[in-house]
Amino acid sequence: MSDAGYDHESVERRWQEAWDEADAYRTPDDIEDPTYVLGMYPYPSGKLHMGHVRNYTITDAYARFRRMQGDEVLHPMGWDAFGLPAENAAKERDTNPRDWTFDCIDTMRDQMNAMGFGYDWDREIATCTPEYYQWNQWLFSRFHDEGLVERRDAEVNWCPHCETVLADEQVEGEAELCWRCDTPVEQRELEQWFLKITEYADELLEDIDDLEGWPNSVRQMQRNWIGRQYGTELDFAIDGYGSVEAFTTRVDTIHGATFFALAPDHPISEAVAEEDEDVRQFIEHEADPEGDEPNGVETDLTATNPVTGDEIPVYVADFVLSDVGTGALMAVPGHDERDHAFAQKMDEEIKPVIAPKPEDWDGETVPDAPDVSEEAFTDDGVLVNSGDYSGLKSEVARERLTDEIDSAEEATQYQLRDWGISRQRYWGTPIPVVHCHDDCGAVMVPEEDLPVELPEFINTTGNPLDAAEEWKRTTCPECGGEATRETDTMDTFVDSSWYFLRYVSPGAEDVPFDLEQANDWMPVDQYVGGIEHAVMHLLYSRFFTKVLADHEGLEHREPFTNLLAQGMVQLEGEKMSKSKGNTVSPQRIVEEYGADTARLFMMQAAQPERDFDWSEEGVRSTYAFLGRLKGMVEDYVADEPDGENDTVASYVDAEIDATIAIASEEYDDLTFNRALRETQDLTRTLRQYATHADPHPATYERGLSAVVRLLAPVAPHLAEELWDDLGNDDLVADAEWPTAEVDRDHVRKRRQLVQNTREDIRDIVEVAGIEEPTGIDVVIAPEWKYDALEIAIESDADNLIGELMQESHIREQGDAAADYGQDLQAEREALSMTLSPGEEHAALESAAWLIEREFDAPVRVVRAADADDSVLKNATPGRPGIEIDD
RNA sequence: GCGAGGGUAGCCAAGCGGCCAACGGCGGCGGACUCAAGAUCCGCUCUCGUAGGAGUUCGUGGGUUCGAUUCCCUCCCCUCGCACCA
Repeated sequence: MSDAGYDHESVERRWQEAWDEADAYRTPDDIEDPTYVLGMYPYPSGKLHMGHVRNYTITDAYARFRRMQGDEVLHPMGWDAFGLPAENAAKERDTNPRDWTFDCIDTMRDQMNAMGFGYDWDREIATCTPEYYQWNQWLFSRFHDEGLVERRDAEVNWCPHCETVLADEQVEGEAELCWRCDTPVEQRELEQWFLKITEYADELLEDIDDLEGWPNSVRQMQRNWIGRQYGTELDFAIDGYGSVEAFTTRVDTIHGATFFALAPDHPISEAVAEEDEDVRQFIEHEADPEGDEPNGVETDLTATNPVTGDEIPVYVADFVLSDVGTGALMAVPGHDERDHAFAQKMDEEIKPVIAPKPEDWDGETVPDAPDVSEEAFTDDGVLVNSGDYSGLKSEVARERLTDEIDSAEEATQYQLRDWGISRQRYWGTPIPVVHCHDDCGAVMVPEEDLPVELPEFINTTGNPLDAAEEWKRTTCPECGGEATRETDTMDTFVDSSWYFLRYVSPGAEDVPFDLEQANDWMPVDQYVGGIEHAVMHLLYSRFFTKVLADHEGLEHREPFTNLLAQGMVQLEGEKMSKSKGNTVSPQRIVEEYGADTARLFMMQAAQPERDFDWSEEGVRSTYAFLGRLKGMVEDYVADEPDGENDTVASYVDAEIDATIAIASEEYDDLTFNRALRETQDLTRTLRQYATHADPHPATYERGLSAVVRLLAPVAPHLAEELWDDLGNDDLVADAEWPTAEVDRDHVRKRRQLVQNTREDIRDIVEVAGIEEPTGIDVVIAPEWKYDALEIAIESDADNLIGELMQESHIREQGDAAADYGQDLQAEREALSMTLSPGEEHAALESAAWLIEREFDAPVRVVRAADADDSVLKNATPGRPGIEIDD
């Protein structure tokens, strides 16, 4: 057989047409609760890349598996169709974002079909259509009604290259670069629309615990992102400025607060700068919040420590951030590393007020103060130098101090900020607001006037919406006077925060999604996508789902039950990327080897969540495998064998069961690589069988039929072809998953026995230097040894031998029983039950052909009763005796 | 620095208390088939060994256990995420 493979092109075309004709992947609206399998919808950039292919092969394989298992399945696809690249592309090509986007969508849809992905295209959505984005606007206005929308001045991340605002999450790394174009991000003050995700911070955080179907890494990333911290807010008085609120998680260290620090843009800092030249100089020129070095300048002010009454110096310092806590902090250099570094630099006092808790602490005695001159002690401990509070544990002191300081109260801080959704771009959902020229302010566009549709694209450097004069001019819905449309569009993450709900009822005209249907069909059972969305998309989707549950009657508070973050496809250990120029084009692979090969290679190469290396060699061997399988089926059909249902057939039959049992479990766990390995092993076994003997037709066909179906989720086209060859009238996509009634433990033991026996024979032949064996006897251990083993496992008597000898049929064995008893005693704790003598006999009998074939000598599997004592001596349960003649 | 996940034979990579010298793949070696090559199939691939044996291994050093690659601790290294976060 050659490695020429097969005519994949005609096979794939034929079955794609057949699926089309049969509407094989439609999910009718009237079903109860389908298994919802979803891959993160792509941005239509123009071409599928390997990452897409991997992502969507995973969902497709799983969806097909579930369908064959008898589930109803919802497996839709759509397009994350708004976004900046379309605008840039339109400018470059002198077209408009809409046409460019729809061209890309058409191309990618064709490519997906060429890959054989089984989507219900009747549910396709594209977020850039008014039919979709009107619901973004509707949701925005509903959020507004519920007080979850806010317009406020905000310092925003501004990318000068993209001319747009970026969310914090879109700013990458320490250098603060734009996630799309790697331009350094600047800060700008703009009026922005925000969604108040912080209102849901607690629930978003706490519910993470219940997301058991999510990877830990993603859960942890979300926890970090939300960043909840409990602490104390309290006032320090600064003369001339009244009281200033500071937040601290370590109020227990307050006696060690030796100075106070304000953010450069704190109102007091700004006021001081008016009069103090040094402070102004610092704020305007020296402050460098990004730098590693903590910088600051001392003011003439002092702050009063509310506990000690001490007057401590006030600094303006760049390591104090206005958006963390209150933008003002009490500095405790003895117990905070950053404060320590700053105090050393400014030569401020460093005072120990917490001592490590002594190991044998009595709970009262005040320990000695630690030396904090060189390094801060940052752990909790026991208070010292803290007046009445000395001798308390940190934890207790925090509670008492928060209680007893007049201005202090418990406070919770979050790292999570409200979600700024304003973008100064064209290709997005217009924010449905008009600005009244009179006094009505910013007014929501009434529901009946939605959607606010995008005007024609204008090619300009700024925001094209700002240049659309006619579109901008409108009337105020409240007073009827002149008004101007809001020109900001929404962050595209708004679109993706609920698209999974739209698939449920994509044609709904009066609602974003059919509530009843969504309540039945949601949540998504299996969601698959890249780890890059661990925070943003997945957090926003959870937020939307919770809001919809609170205000729109959705009966689910989490959108995705199980999440799989798929690994990268790499080339020689490096991530494939256009900029590195190390991409492999899916299109080329499909042309050369076919979609099935590409899919099968990817799924068998690694577990879905792991990275793996693309290998042309691996692709070729996968292709060859499919070709060989096709040959096997064709040979079988062309010339049906008529072998006996003998022991060899029984071996093959047992292997078929074993493979089905294992592969089914692995498919269920999405560990396709293991399922496919088993399937390929079985294929090899079948081929060996056909080479070795004239196969028993029913057994052989059962094997082929199982292999074809086990492969169908991953290599669907060829599976259809072979299923058809085997004489089936239905589509394999609709076929029943093969079943087997064996448990994996039994399979494991059986395979182990055969494997060990074969290895032992090889060992003996090798070590004894037997050139040409003339006969091999495999002898099952006598029944009494199995009994003895069972007794040994169950017994907890000290003297096992004694216990065994109570059984007369064991005692009768004399020395042999004593010897075996010794062996059992020695391995007492490690014993486990083997197959029964009868099962061992059957297993070895059916595997005897493998040994005969290998050594070219007759093999007898002998029961103990028919064997010589000399061989029996070495035979134990799980380990037959072996006698080789030469 | 904090958090998460890792470190397994030449390489990739399973296993996560006992048939574990450790699945599988790649690479290498030998054999069958072939005129030959390729493909395919069968073995071998830590060391020693003339009947299935023995010895040394799973980042480092300890510990728990009858028994540890598997559990606990120390340290070292890698990858990812977060980070002047008060």
